[in-house]
Amino acid sequence: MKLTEARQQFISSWGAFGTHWGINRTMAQIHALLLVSPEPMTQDDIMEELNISRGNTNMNIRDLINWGLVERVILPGERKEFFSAEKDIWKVVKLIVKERKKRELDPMLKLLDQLENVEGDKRDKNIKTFIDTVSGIKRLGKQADKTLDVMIKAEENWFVGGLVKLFK
Amino acid sequence: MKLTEARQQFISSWGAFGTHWGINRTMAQIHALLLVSPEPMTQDDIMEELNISRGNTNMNIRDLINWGLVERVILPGERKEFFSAEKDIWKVVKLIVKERKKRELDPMLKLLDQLENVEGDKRDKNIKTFIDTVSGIKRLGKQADKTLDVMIKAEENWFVGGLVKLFK
DNA sequence: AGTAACTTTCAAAAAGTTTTGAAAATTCGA
DNA sequence: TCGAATTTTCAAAACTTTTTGAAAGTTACT
Repeated sequence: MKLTEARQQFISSWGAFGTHWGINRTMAQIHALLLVSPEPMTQDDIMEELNISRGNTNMNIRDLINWGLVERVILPGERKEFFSAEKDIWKVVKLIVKERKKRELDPMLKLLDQLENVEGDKRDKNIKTFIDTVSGIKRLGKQADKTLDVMIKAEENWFVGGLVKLFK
Repeated sequence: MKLTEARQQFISSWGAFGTHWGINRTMAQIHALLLVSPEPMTQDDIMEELNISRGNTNMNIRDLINWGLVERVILPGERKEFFSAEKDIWKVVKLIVKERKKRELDPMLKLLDQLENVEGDKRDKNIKTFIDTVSGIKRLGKQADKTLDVMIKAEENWFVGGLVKLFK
């Protein structure tokens, strides 16, 4: 397979993949493009390569910067801004996990704490099922929360090397 | 907080939560409703409680059944079908992981295998960056794949007791 | 300060996804 | 076998999200 074709495949698949992971298609495609580009790119480079509008490009670059996945690079002697993506995939994964944890898991756990305090007689089947369900989710959620916190601080080795222990 | 209000909150939040996880709002709401209902429910019960149309209810129940999260229950002497959700949250998590791994991770790894074989001189910066990126993602993806396979077979204890140690 | 290069915003349009509801298909009891 | 009850399907409508592009805003060079 030729590089041009492979790059296109990668970008388009990464885009489709992204949509299943709370990252919109264009954002994921820009990210993919920057991941496989050795040099930083300008907005215009990106617009041209992906055939997307200026506004769209701008907004999605901004989102990528907010997620910490992309950074602005100022090249000496250049008027335009350049952008480049974090290339270390383990760091990328951790940034995504961190961001989604903050946006989704943390608020959910807060809500579950409140819902657990529903009033009523626990011998009522409806109350009991409700509390049991909420508590069960909360228990697992808290565990996931801790595990992810450890992960966010961990080195890649701990993920790749540590798994051996699991098979013992 | 009263049960009725708490149930509504739970259902609506679970629905919003679901949309971030590749599960559509209604599907997640039906799931939430069944999770907090001690008894199996009919389609009509669900339609009424969530104020959704017959077709929508039917399609989403079917999806939930395909994911393995809900099962059809035939009650003796009843003409209608009843539905009930898997209540063990650890099993629920494993079912979701299993399904998403099959739909998303597995195909992505297959694609990366192909893309790694791009032709060209590896001293070309573009080729090198492309291969390095793809290989890096593949490496981590394969690792995640293995870890998730272990998880899918594991008991809840493994997660609660063991996984954290992995990272320490 | 003026101006050209560049970046950001945002209302409207397009695209994508979900929901509806009525019609078709199926099931089951008499 | 018939027909009422129930489930399934799917085209069109409603809704949601993303994208566009032109205008407004900013920056930095002369």
